[in-house]
Amino acid sequence: MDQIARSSKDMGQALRNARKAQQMTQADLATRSGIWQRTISTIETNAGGAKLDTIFDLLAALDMEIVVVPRSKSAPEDLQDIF
Amino acid sequence: MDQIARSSKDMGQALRNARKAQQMTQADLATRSGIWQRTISTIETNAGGAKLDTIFDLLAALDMEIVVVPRSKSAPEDLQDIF
DNA sequence: GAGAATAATGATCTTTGGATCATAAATTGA
DNA sequence: TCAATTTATGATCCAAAGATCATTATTCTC
Repeated sequence: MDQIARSSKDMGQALRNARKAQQMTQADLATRSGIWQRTISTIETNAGGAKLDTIFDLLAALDMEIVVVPRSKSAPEDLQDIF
Repeated sequence: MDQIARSSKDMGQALRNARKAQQMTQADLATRSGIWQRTISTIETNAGGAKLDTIFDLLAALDMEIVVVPRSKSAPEDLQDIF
């Protein structure tokens, strides 16, 4: 199940999914990434913006990376929001 | 050739590649995205950071999206930098 | 090589994200 | 249900990104 993202909201959701998949708490991720737990919460819940560098710090701690691709026909994973 | 990104630098390169593949100038992209040409230049050349929202504005204008995936074994496209 | 198109950059101001202190709220599990 | 864990959030300060004016430098193209 790939995590497609077209917005900061999608990205926050993808990060949360990845973190939970690895059974990490926000505090765990904070320790690993050097990013504050508060900031992680803000990003995951889309309660404010984020810097690109911060996102990459989190992705590195989660051992993830990003692929930039042409938009697929269907919407991101939260397509259900439309209905 | 997928554009893998593990850093802001990678992302800037990916954006530039996507823009050029669509034969757009920075000014064109600025008009389409609502982001200043100066900011686009800064991001593409990695001369300073970027906001996540700005990146998504640019991706939207380029009709691209992001996929968040586990890290592949080999490094991003600028692996040559290691040698 | 000249001229046009494109990209890079100087300076200032405003806005916002992250750091930092903390605690309150919500969720989970026994 | 109660305790423990986990997540969300209030307030302040600082650093940095984007907006905005622009001009200069670079890179194509003829």
